[in-house]
Amino acid sequence: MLNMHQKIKIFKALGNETRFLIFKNVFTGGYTCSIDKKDPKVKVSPHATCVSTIAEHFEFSLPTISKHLKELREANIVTMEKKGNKIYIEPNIETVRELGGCFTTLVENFEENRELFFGDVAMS
Amino acid sequence: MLNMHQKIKIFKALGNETRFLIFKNVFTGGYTCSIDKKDPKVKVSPHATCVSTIAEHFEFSLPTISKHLKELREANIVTMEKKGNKIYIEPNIETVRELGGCFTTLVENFEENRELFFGDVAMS
DNA sequence: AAAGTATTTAGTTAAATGCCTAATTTGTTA
DNA sequence: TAACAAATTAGGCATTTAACTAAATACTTT
Repeated sequence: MLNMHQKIKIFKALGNETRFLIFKNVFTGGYTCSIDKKDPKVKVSPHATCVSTIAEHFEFSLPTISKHLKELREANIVTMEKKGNKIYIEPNIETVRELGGCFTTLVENFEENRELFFGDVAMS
Repeated sequence: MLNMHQKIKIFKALGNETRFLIFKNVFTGGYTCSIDKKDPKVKVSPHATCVSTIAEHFEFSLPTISKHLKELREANIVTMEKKGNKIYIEPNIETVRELGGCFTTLVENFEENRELFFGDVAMS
């Protein structure tokens, strides 16, 4: 279960446009890893990409992107695994699923409390 | 539908411990509005509370809390309605439900793509 | 209308964030 | 082993954030 500080860390990570876009594209497979096209031996998931490939999609310097990735990893919403020279970034679906569940629970509990208080009718 | 910048605004709002706690307690009814106990004529939902009541739960000054609330309101995750002298803060369940839905969709799409790519088996 | 209550605005300050370039580390290839 | 490639660390700088106090605004009550 995600505790409060873990959640805050995730929100902080996603509350920046650059990190949000990285997160989005890592999850949806939006980054084609140009390095792997040259080197198809490396077996990675279709979502995997690496630091320099991500950086190609931004105007920012490589160290800046590297720092953003570190924050996404520390928030535990992506994983980073070193294979040889490169670091492969992949989405951490478990954390995102859990976070989604928190929102669902919050909404459900709210509805339930509202029904208990106001009776089983829509509030106006 | 929440666009990217609206989502980023929400994440930025929730990526601060004070605002996260305010949000949490506004949603779960964690703040008893001491003012309303003295003035029970005012009809508000069980979740409604007001700025000074929220501020009582923190060490921070009233203006600081006021500014945090402004940010939560601008992120559209709480509503603020003036009734006489006071401003009543309530959760905005619609926005939270929608955000939760985004996470659910993200996870579902991910699962689906994984199945399409790897076949209907768990990845190891 | 004067005093009181609730909240916001203004102006200041310290700390955090986000960016850069240069240098370093780690692993690969010629 | 020397050069190359991928990524991180270090150090510096500008902007933003989060806090404060004091002052202003907007209602309500006496």
